[in-house]
Amino acid sequence: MSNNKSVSIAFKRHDHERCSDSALKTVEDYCKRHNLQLTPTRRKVLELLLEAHRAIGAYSLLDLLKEAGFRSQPTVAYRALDFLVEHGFVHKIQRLNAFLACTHPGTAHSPAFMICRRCETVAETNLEVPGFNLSIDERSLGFKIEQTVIEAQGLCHSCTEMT
Amino acid sequence: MSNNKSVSIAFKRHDHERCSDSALKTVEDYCKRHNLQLTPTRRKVLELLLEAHRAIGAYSLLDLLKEAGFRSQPTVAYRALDFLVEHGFVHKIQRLNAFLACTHPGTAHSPAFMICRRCETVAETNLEVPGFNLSIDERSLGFKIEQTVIEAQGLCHSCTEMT
DNA sequence: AGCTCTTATGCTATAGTATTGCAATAGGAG
DNA sequence: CTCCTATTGCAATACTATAGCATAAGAGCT
Repeated sequence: MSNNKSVSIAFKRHDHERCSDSALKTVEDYCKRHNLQLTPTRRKVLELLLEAHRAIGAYSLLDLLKEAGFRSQPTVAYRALDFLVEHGFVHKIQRLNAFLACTHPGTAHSPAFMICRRCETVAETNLEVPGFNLSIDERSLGFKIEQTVIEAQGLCHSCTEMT
Repeated sequence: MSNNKSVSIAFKRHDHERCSDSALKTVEDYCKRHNLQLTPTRRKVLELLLEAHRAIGAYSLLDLLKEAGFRSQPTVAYRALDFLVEHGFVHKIQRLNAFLACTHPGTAHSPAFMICRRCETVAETNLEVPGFNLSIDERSLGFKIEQTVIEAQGLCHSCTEMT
């Protein structure tokens, strides 16, 4: 309340503009170091997701791109998102068919998400043990885990209070 | 190989017809006890999923329903699936936008899935602790978990061997 | 049985999400 | 400066899911 740049997001209050800038810089550096092309469209999509600071569907994103003067065919958004997701700068939230900028890009991690069913806010968290409890089954059945999708749906603190 | 009713499925060999029959019976009993209507369409959808013993998309299911003489509008399949999913007889695999008959219906459980990216076989497994590791974050942030989606993607044993 | 409330179905249309294929272009390596 | 690869433009289409409203069937009650 005391600071208009500070918004209640992902269940925690923080300086949004700052975290957004920092994430963008991190991604830029990462791309330079790994010879990845952070092209204008890709960069813009990432910026839009960072600014929104919530999960956005591909077609909403497309509208935002259009407003910003970019082409607005679905492929434009999906191709940018493919790139960003592939390199871990953005995560796809399966439950919402939507995309969320990673809160700590460039770091290897296996994220888990908490999704409020009322306000649709999504918080990214991390499991200490990548591959979690499945390791037992994995071994016994010879299944090699490459990627995990972990999404918890429920009610965030604010929405719980609103009864 | 020694038994034509035994197929390699869900990474394990087992008598498929038998497990399918048993699951169907369990669901029938459960519905009777809980006054749920296992109508012809719902029953058929469940049977189809049990027989297939793999995750099937709604529209493929619709084709199968059509072949069996049922109506083939999307709503037919989706409504049956809604019912089956709501009562835990079928699970939705988000990653594949597909549906899988539960291997132990009628039992309260929070399932996790292993999905082979090559053959698309899906195995259901269970976590000992419902709500898994998120409990820490849940408490600290006041997030109340109601449901979790846990899907691991990777390579099953057979597909690993095929290089 | 007859009534009525609730649940399920039939039907049509439409909304929402994502991919394919091919031609054109730009950026990087040698 | 040329070749090669990655990216973009563009059009079409495939795939997934829901809305809305009318009709019919089932469950419980009298």
